[in-house]
Amino acid sequence: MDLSTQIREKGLKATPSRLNVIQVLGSNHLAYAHAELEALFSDMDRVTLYRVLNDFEEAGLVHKIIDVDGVTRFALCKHSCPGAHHADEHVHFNCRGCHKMFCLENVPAPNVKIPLGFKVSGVQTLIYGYCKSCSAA
Amino acid sequence: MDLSTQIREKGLKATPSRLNVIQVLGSNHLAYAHAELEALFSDMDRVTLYRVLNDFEEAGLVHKIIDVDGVTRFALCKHSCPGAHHADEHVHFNCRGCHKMFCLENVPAPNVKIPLGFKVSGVQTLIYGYCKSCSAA
DNA sequence: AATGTAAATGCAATAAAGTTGCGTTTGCGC
DNA sequence: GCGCAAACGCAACTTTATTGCATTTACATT
Repeated sequence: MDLSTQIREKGLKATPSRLNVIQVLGSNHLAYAHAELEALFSDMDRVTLYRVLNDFEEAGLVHKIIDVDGVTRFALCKHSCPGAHHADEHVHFNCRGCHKMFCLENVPAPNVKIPLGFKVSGVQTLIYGYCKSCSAA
Repeated sequence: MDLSTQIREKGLKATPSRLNVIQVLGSNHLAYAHAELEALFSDMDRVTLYRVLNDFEEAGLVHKIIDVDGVTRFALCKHSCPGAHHADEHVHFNCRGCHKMFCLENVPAPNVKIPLGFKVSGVQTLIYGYCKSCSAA
């Protein structure tokens, strides 16, 4: 299925801005910050970019993660999520060298024993360290 | 050991601002946001508060965590950490009702199997859901 | 293919969060 | 009590994100 159709299936219009963004997000398993995408699409208004990302998140096309520096990042959901209720329970790896954020789709979130009284909705596991390129350098 | 001494042992001066902040952080196992502390100490300058928190973090008195909403929070280190290199590898619980962030000192960070090529420095495990009070309501 | 309309965009203004510089004040070692 | 480095308060500024509104555009319908 092509990107336009994927967007339309979520009830959103397949605009150029949206196609550009989703194409970049789909090109790898990285989570992108607003600033990075803004630099990539210098002709797109920053507000539009904020709205594209928020709309995608609410539609369940992308998931939002905060990296170790507190920067908000967005990555394509591998399996389309039911609306805003994401099933993105995979582990993320944040490189302290290049600051890239990798979605480790194949690494499931580990089980954690929680004290009584807490009702758990989900777990975010964020690993930080150095990626292959950065630990080589 | 009293709070003033604890602060002085880290090479910092025991000022009223610092004593106020550390007293609140020590009163429970919650991680506080800048805005919350600012509201608590309305006479303290916001910049001073930023600096108190940063100095404490660099001194290893408190650790910094980003909550699920991307808000930066600070909590007292139970065991004094060696400088800025924190050993706060415990699990945090973020309530989606009251937005409180609990340090679960007794819940160790789980082991995660990481693909080859990544060099791991640490793991942040952030659980979200509802705390006792909020799930009752 | 033309058209109507709700959705999306661009721009300006504003808000929230964090940082920097600098002159004044203060903790604390002497 | 004195001196001085450290800490503080204030102002200005930067970055990140949000809101309102007028204009434009995707696309369902004819």
